[in-house]
Amino acid sequence: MSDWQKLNVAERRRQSPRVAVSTVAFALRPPAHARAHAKDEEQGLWLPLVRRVRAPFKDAWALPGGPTAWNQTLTQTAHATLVAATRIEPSYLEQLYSFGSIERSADAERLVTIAYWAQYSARDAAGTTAAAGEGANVAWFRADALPDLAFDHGEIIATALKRLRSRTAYAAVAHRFLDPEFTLAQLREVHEIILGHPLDPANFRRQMLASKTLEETGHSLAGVKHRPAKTYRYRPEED
Amino acid sequence: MSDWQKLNVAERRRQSPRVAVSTVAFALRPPAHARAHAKDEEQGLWLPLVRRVRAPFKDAWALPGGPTAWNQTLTQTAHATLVAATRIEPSYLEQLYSFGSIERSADAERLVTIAYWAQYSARDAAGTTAAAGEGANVAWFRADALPDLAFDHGEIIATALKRLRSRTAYAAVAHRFLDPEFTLAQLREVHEIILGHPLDPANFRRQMLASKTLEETGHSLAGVKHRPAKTYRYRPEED
DNA sequence: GTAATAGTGTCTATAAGACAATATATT
DNA sequence: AATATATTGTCTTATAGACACTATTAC
Repeated sequence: MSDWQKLNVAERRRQSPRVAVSTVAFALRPPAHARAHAKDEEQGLWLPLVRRVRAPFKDAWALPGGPTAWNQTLTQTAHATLVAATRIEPSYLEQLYSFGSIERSADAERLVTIAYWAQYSARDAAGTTAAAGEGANVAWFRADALPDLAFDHGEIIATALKRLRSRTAYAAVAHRFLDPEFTLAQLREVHEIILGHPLDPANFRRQMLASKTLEETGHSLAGVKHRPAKTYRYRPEED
Repeated sequence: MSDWQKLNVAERRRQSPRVAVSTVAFALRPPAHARAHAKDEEQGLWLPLVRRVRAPFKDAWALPGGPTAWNQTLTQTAHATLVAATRIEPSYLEQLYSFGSIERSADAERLVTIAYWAQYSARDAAGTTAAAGEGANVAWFRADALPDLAFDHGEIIATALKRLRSRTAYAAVAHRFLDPEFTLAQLREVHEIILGHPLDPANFRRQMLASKTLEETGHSLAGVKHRPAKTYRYRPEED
């Protein structure tokens, strides 16, 4: 029995809720060492989940995360718990929303979750091996085929997907899923995966180049049985 | 000495931070009963602050808010603490961002603030009188002339202003500062106050009407020494 | 050459912004 | 009539989308 459960109702009402940080971390595919089936090679929106080993929600899947630490900012905690779970460094991390729904059960402890969302680039996930800390308890799932989720983590993932899609519409987001050098076809494919519908290659190219955030590398991607594509890198706007 | 201060460092590290909710509540002018000087009649972005009566930051001004309550959602807590401070019902309330900076002092208790932003309509603030709970400890300030602020509330207000401005650019926000019926000139003036620069009346009118969110009331606003303006009301989009 | 994708050109529809012109109330 | 703001008209420019067309590689 935890300290919490020893308290009576009046005492609980004065108690501060527990504060946890959780992260929805998107990648275009699972990291190399986590690809078990042919399916796992398919591009899509994938994210890592951790299997819970204790109540509540024992055996359900939850977002990587953990309690706030005394000496870390919320962002640092999100980063540290994500890396601890997956052993991969994300290319982007941003606060999403805070969730504080009241648990239905009177026995449940009040929990406030500060959710973050993150992106992994192809390179981030490439060179990794299954390392200490990542055992059978971490697995990667497609965002459109999720298992039973703990707490309100389904709602959190839905919010993260919405944010990812709306950001893609007006900010440079997609390049963070790719290597530093990429073709416009690759970038377009990322947009198509995120938005869920095909885009016109000609118009997409013009819009991206008009944003002035892409810079030619001078290289092209040979080895294909058609005209090779020039590669670009992302350059943040200056003016 | 509080319970918190009795704990040693190792115990504190395991302790969950305190969770508070704070709200940045914008209005076009202070409520009627709080207008002391001629200046207070000027339109602008005004917001209520509460003077702190105890340490830390004793005598500094802070956002209305309070600790999370056991049996309330975060949004309910934001609403209740805001109404308790100002005695006025806001026309809008939405979560803004969560702030969890580490306090510099080792003695300070860790605090996580979940910030909300709110809007008061002209009508909300009109009929009120100074009521119980609102004494000399609540005062209204222009967003561009704030006093010394407690905690990181300056940063929170800056974030809220940014959000208000960016929302105004792509969503229907301004009408919530007005009465249910308003002219396009009034709506334009609100946009000008929020954005900080003048707008072309002709183009503004066309853009608002093109959004299909405004509906003619059939009335007009007589009593001015020129052509009277038709009034409109806000109608959320349906399709 | 054929296949396949990269990349360019062009046309249309829509929206934003500048600014001239007209309408309608009060005084 | 004079004045002041409401409202409409028109022109220019920028951008999105549809889609035809040309370019360059492997085979």
